[in-house]
Amino acid sequence: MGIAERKEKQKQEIRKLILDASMKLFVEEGFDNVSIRRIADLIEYSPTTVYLYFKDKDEIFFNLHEIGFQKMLELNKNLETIEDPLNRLHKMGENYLRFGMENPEYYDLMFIQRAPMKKLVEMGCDWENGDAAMTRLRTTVSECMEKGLIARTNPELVSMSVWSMVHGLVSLAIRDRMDKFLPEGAALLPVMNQSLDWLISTLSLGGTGKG
Amino acid sequence: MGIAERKEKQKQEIRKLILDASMKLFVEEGFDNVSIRRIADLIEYSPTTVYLYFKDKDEIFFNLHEIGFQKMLELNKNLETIEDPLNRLHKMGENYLRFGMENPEYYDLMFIQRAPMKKLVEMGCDWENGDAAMTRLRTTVSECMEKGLIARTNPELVSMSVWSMVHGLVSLAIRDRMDKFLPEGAALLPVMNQSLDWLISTLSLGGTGKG
DNA sequence: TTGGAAAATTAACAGTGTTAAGTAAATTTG
DNA sequence: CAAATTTACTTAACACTGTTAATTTTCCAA
Repeated sequence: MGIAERKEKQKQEIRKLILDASMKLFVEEGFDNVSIRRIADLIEYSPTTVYLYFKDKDEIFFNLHEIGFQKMLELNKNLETIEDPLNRLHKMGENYLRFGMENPEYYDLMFIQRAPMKKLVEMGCDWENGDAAMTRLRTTVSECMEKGLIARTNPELVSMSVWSMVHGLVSLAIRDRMDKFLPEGAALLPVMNQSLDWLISTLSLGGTGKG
Repeated sequence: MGIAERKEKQKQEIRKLILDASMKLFVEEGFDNVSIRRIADLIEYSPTTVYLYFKDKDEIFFNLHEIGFQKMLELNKNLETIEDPLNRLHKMGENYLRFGMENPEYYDLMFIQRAPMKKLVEMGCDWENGDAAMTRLRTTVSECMEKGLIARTNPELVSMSVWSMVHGLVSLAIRDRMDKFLPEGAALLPVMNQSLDWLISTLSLGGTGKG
C-alpha cells in the first residue's frame, strides 16, 4: 500500500502548505485580507484547488485555531516543574498574556473570531481544545483551594473568573482598546502583568493584598 | 437662515435613517451581512447615496459605536443614587454585564470590532467615550480605597483589572466561548454575575471572601 | 497503450466596498 | 418668470470576494 500512503502524505503536505500560507497572510495582512485567491497565489495553485483540501474558508480558520492551541500547550511546558499551585497559576497567567501578545492572530482565532466556533457547531462536536485548557486551569485552582492558598469556593467559578480577566486583558489589548489608556507608545504587557499580579495577590489568603 | 437650517436638519434625518437601517441589519443579520447595498435597499436610496452622508462603512460603524456608549450611559443612571462606592462598583459591573448580553451588537462595536478604533486613529482624536467610561469607573474605585472598603493600591490598575474581568466575561459570552463550559441551554448571565460577585467579595476588605 | 480515476483548472455566479461620471431636482440669480 | 448654478441622487463601472459546475490535465493500473 505504498502508493495510497504516499498520496495521503502528499495530501497532508498540501494542506500544510495552505495553512502556512493562510497564517502568513493572516499575520502580515490581517484577517480581512486573507482571501482564497491570495492563498492560492501564494502556494501557486488555482483558487479552486484550495477547496479540494478544505471544505471552506472557515475550515481553514478552524485548523489554524487548533494549531494555536498546540502552540499554547507547548508554551505551558514550563509549568510542569512548578510545585506550588499558586505560583503555577500565576505563571500560567503570565504565559497566557505573553502568548496573546506575541501571537495576536492565533489568539484572535482561538478566543475572538466566530468562524472556529461556527465550524464546531457544524461538526456537532465539543470544543476539545478549550475544554482541555479549562481543565488544566481548574485543576490548578482546585489544588490552590485544597492547600488553603486561596479561599475555598467553587473552583469552576474561580477558574472562569481568572480566565475572564486574562482574556479581558489580552482581547482589549489586541483589539486596540488598551493603549488608549496608557501613555503613547507605552508597552502593554508589563501593565497587563501588573493586573495579573494584583489579582493573584488579592486572591491569595496568605498575601499582603498589595502585590 | 431658515433654509440652511432645515437642510442641515434633513441631512441629519437621513444620517439617522442610515444608522437605524445599519443597526437593524447588524442586529438581525450579523456584522458580516451588513452591506452598503442592503442598507441602501432598506432606506430606499441607491447605494452611492450612503456615501454622501458617511465617508465609508467604517464611519457608520464608528457612529453606531458612539450610540452604544450613549445607551450604556443611560443604563448607568441607576448608579447615581447609590451612596456606598463598593455597592456602586458592584452594580456598575452588573449593568455592564447586562448591557453586553442584551446588546451584543453594540457591545461588539464598542469593545471588540476594530473598525471604530481604526476610524479614531484616522481622525487623530482620543477615545472620548472610552475615557469617560474609564474615568467613571476609576472614580468609584478610588472612593472605595479612600473609604477603606478595598485595599489601597493603584486605582488605575484596579480599574483596569476589574474592567478586564467584566469585559472578558462578556466578550467570551458573545463570541460563543462561554456556553461551551456550561450545560446545554444554560443561561449565561447568572453565571457571569456570580463571577462578578466573587470578584467584589474577594476585593472587599470587610467581606467574607465567600460571596 | 488505453481506460479510468484523481487532481487541477477555467469560467461563471452572486455578492462586496467604492469611485467617476452623468442626471434630476432645488435654489439662487438676472 | 426664465436661466444659471448648486445640490441631491443615480447609473455604470472597477477590482475585489467565496464558492460551485464543468472541463481539462495528470497520473496510475490493467
